[in-house]
Amino acid sequence: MTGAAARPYHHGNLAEALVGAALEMAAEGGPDAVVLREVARRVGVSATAAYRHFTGQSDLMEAVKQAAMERLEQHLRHALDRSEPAAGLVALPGVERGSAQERGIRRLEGIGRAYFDFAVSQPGLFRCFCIGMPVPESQGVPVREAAAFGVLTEVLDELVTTGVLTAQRRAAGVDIALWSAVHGLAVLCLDGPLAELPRAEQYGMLTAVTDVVFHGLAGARS
Amino acid sequence: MTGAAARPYHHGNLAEALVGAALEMAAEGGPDAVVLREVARRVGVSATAAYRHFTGQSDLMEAVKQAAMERLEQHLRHALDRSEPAAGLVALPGVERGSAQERGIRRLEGIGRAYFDFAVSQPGLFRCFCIGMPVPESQGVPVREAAAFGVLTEVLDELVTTGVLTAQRRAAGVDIALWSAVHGLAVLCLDGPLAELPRAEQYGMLTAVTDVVFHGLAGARS
DNA sequence: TCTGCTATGTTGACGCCGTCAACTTAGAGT
DNA sequence: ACTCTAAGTTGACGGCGTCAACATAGCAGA
Repeated sequence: MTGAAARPYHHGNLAEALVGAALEMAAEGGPDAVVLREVARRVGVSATAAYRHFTGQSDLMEAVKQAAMERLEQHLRHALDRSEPAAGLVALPGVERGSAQERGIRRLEGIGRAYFDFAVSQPGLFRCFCIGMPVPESQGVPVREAAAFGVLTEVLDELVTTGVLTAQRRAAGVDIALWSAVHGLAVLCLDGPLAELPRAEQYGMLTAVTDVVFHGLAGARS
Repeated sequence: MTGAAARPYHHGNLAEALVGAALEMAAEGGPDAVVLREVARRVGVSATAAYRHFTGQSDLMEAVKQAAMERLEQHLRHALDRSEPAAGLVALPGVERGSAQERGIRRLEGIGRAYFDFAVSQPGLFRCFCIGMPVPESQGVPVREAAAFGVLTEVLDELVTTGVLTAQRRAAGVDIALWSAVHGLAVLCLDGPLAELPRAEQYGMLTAVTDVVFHGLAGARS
């Protein structure tokens, strides 16, 4: 191995191609649709070829999960860049309009909305890193460092810098509260009691939820 | 059929036995562990016998989901009955100790905790009604009427009666905000970034989350 | 340049899965 | 007693994940 992983022996980055096809299938039909044999078929390769790059289908699935997570992160970062979402949002107590503080809060809200967007527009991918019995051999990668979580962390740290959030509260699980609420709503809207609600009303629920959480964020002592 | 579904022809309520075995397997290994052939094997019956009672494995799965949901409801109701959980909880603004109002809020908190309890103590069952690509033929039963949701509804209505919550806010999606937050946390703790956290710290997160939501509940206008 | 090694990919087989069609059996109703 | 049908069985099909054995291609050292 001379270090050139770009175009190996026969196919040309089979591993990447497999993950690509698998990702496509996951997007179409969720994690259960990632069928090793079919993935190989799409790439134009025999089923067992995959075993040269992955230990098995669960290993391939792990790579898909990872890739889906990266897509999510991209989506969040992109949303963050073209931030400053339109008005019509909740007015927050003690935060003056147009301030850096308000901007930070808007960014936080934007990230929540983007997370939700991803879930409803890419349900197949969303379901990939959502639930699933713990795979014994996947212990190596603690998902705690999940990339998408990093985005949330950054925005929250920003809020601490601009003084919207006390460092104390920041450390007390605000991130988790936020993520929990938005993630939970997403799940409820995909397969739960809210699945059959029209899209617009689902987004209404989203603002209701973030409304509650934001006010709780500002108001809760502890 | 004279109306006695109690002990039919050969086996004696095969359908029930199948769901029972399937539920057991789901509890052990999550929804993916519900393998029709194995279920039949455990009940001591040929695989295709199941087809006299269910249209297929997805239909059986639906029944398992339903049963798991009922377990959850039982769990919640039981927790509600022996309510009044110990103190040490968040003090709420404008609610005097020992009042009916406080009791109602404690019940609400208890229900959230019970929901979380169920998720972490029965992860296999929890995952059953959690996520999964929508099954086309399952349209008949809108999950909106999910039994477990009813329990939450009751407690919230109670809060409106005792005046803790305005009817207006009640209608604005409080239920969803609550369920979202607790459900989201549960998912995060089962497979997400919090999966490897010690149990005690996970419960700490739970109080952090309910803390935020409860204060948001009290404080949010709209 | 030739030789051979190893990474890469293929073939064929195994056992398990969900499902179907065809057959058998056992109770209920006349 | 006869029949009819619900309930359960057998055997088969194709698809799945995976394994062992085989084939090949490109690089390394002679």
